[in-house]
Amino acid sequence: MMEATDTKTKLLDVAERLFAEKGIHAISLRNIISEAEVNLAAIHYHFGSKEALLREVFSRRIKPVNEERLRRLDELLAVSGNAKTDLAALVRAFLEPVVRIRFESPNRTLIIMKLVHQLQADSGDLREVFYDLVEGVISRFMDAFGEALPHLSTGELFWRFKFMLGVLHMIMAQPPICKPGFDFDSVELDLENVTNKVVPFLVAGFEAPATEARNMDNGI
Amino acid sequence: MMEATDTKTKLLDVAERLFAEKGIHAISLRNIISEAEVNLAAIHYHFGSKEALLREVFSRRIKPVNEERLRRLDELLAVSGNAKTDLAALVRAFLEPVVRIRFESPNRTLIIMKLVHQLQADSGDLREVFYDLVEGVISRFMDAFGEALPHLSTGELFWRFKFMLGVLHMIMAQPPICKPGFDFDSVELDLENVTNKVVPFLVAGFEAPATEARNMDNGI
DNA sequence: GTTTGATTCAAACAGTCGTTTGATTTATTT
DNA sequence: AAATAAATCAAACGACTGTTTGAATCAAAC
Repeated sequence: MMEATDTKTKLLDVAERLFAEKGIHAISLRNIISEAEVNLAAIHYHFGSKEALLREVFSRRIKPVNEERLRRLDELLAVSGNAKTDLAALVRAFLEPVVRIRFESPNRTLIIMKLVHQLQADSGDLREVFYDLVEGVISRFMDAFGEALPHLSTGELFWRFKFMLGVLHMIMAQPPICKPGFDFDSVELDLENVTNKVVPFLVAGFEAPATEARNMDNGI
Repeated sequence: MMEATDTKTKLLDVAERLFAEKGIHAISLRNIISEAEVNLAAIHYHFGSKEALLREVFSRRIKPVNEERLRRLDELLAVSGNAKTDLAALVRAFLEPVVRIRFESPNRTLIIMKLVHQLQADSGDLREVFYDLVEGVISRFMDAFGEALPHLSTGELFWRFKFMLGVLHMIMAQPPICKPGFDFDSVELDLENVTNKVVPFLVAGFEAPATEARNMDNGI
């Protein structure tokens, strides 16, 4: 039966590269098949539609990352037992699996960030692809952070967690945040270095005293 | 001579709304002219091209914000004189003019964030629009932060400033960061409230001791 | 060796895109 | 009122989009 998965993965690879290079909307099926040197109909034969190809391109890269995050969270919780989980370790478990690929695989980074950005740039159905992939991770880590930071109200915790997502976003974002040549992004680049910079920053932020203690209403 | 600027601003308004609602790439010129109830050629007559329309849509909203940020920075520097500028005030001067529109004008927020996202989702020429608008602001604030935080190396400062950009990004990002219904974004919504949450978080992060002490400057 | 199913192929489908044209209407100036 | 410039209009341009079709090619099973 099936044997020529060659064409299928060749399409995934080429599509991934082109999406990362030029942006998703800038790439047509004909761009892909011409670089992959296959027939136009092959995409619909193997995937069914352009959107289905998109889904596979993205989930192929994002799934394993989040699996690793959950695995590390489980490890942490198992070690800490009933004691309070170490906040810095929690932050690292959430960030490192993602940040690592920033320095190990620029291609994978690009394709993931393209999805994140496109996800909010459009109002398309790409959202579901992403939601399905990160929903479980977010909610499980939120719980863990809540227990590690009992001095924070739920609302405060939500915001600070959100802030962390933004910080992570900036680490993953590609160099040209600012004008090319403006050496804002040409700074140190390795996992350990960046981790050592971001973890203290975030831990300090998380542990900062809560501003409000205004009423008994829990604030959510 | 010119009098019927009516059509021109009507095009800007409709384009802005549609871009914000559906995403830039999802909107065609024909979508715009049909809602604006003008002729198709009007866009090329008044703007020259679709891209030129885009530029005007965005710069109309972003320019005044950054002008206010610079104005507030000047005020701060004038007040502090030779003394060290207050870090929290610096953070607020950078954030508040942006965060305010998040709560005052959802439309303006959406269109700005669409640009930010599209900017990185594509590899298009939209980048220049944004670069030109934020370049001066970033570099002037970077200098001010550097003087307010002399214990940080340049690299450390770069990163922490970047982290702040990410945090701001998350404040501005529209609700559905997570799956709709997952009440992650339905938290408190007013300028003062959010400012009171984000400023302590960031100040704590900025003031956290630097990890590295590898060169002659021995950190703290 | 023929049959069967999976894969590839060239060609066309109907639609939409941004842009241009040239005539027509509207407003301002002389 | 005539002349001039600004603005709007319907209609078409060529190029490109994702998708479909039906025949050609290939591999393995009988």
